[in-house]
This record gives sequence, C-alpha cells and structure tokens, in this order.
Amino acid sequence: MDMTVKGSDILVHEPDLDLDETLDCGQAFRWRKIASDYDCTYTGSFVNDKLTVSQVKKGEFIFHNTTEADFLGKWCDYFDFATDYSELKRCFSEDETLSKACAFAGGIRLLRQDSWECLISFIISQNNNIPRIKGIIDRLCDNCGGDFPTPEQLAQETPDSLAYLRSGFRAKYLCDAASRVNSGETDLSAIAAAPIDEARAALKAIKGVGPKVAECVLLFGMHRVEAFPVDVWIKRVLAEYYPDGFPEFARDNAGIAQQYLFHYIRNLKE
DNA sequence: CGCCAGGACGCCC
DNA sequence: GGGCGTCATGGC
Repeated sequence: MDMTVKGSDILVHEPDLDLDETLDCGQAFRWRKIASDYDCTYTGSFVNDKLTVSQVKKGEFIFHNTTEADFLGKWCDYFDFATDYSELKRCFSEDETLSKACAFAGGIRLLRQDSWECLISFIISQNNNIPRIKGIIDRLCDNCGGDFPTPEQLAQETPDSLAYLRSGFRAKYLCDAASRVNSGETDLSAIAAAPIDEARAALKAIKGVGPKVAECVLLFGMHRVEAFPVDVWIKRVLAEYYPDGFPEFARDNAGIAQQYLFHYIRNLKE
C-alpha cells in the first residue's frame, strides 16, 4: 500500500483491495454504497468514526476528508493494510478450490473491526439473512443518533424496550451480552488476548453465543485469523470440496481463507 | 404462498 | 454426546 495526501483527501494505491468485495461480503454490516461518479463509493463507520471512501478504479482509492494522522492511526489498521494479501493468496493457491475462490474475489481483506460491535452484530446475525441484519443494526444505531450503542447504553435496555428493533428472539441475547460486558463479567480485551480455546469458552458463556457466533467475534472483532466460522454456506463448501478436512497448510490463516470461500460459494450461481 | 437465513437453546434419548 | 423442535422476522 502507498498513500499520498491531496488536499483533505488521502489517495491510496493497494492492488489487494476491492471495496465491493470487502465492505459487502457479510463481515461488516454498517457500510452503505452511495451514488458517486467513481467506480463505487461507500460510507460507514469504525466504532463511531465515520468515513467515506471511493474506489476510483481497480486498486486506486480516495479516503475522503481524512487527515494523514487519521488515516495512519485508524483506517490503515482497519483495512489491515500492513498485511500482505498477495502473499496469503499465493499460499492459498496451493489448494484448487481456494485458488478459484481467490481468483473470483481477490480484493477481499479482513477488516479489523471492534469486538463489542462484532459481538452484538453477530448475535443479531444468527438464523437471519444479511439484508435484515443490516436493518436491525440500522435501527439500533439510529436510536443512538447514528452511533453504535456502548455497552453501558445497551445494558439499560430490556427485551421489551428493544421491541423497535424487531430482532425477535435475539433481543434477550443482546441484553445478556450488554449486561455482561458492561459489568465487566465479560472482558472483551482479555478475551482477545487469551488462548483461543479459553477465548471461545468465555464468549460462549454469553447467552445466544454458540460456536458460530464465537468464531465470528474472534475472527472479525479480535482478528484471530485462525478462527473458522462454519455457517450453512461453509458447511456446503466443506461437504463438497473438503470431505477429508480443511487443508492443514492454511490452518494458521483459516479465517481469511474462509472469507474467500464464503464469498465464492455464495456468488457461484450453479 | 413456502422456504430460507453468516444459529443457539432446551429437551429428549 | 448427538438429534430435533422451537424460537421472531422478513427477504426472496
């Protein structure tokens, strides 16, 4: 990645990024495509820091109204620009299916998201579809003036007071998660640094957090790239292409491989 | 209309 | 420990 400052914008060159593939692949739910004269433009947030970012053409981006300090201190990390995805894809391409998945959507990057927002978002995601997940999270943030609620804010709610979310049976899970995080009973920073099995167990102590949601929080919210969320789509990939198990060589970055595979299988028409 | 969704829980055996 | 019905809601 290289960057140059141009007025109030930051121009970025990064071949291993595609905004559509990265911001609309089911890892984050608060990015919205807006009309623009560029290839595509998205507006969204990291915690409560807003950003509008455009893809001018393949591999070329504009981070609008961003200072160099903001870019280097925040967005550079969020987009995981320090990681060499070309090297990762070369490694993955040893496997035939992974090779196809990387070729299909080579511009996916694993965003380094906020653990609290991820926890809440993926509790909402269970047995749900992506458009409706986005809608519920929209209503949650609209209720907080456009920002994502803090643990303290959400801990004051009850399943009844969250009825406006229309999140169904998940509302009671949101309340349990908020209560535990707000009280300190669940320490997300400590979990992020804990051995992976210990971290899994601590997350699953929260009501409504099972194996799948725990893996998503570890992967997307704590950047534990060895975490491997298995949903209905990945189950299909494993059954169809990996009857003898997922390749050992990709295990340390299984979560990133999972992102390529998830996007690949979901968009494969036949 | 019926089937499904980036699942987890509670109960049963 | 594994299998199955249930849980709200709405996208398609």
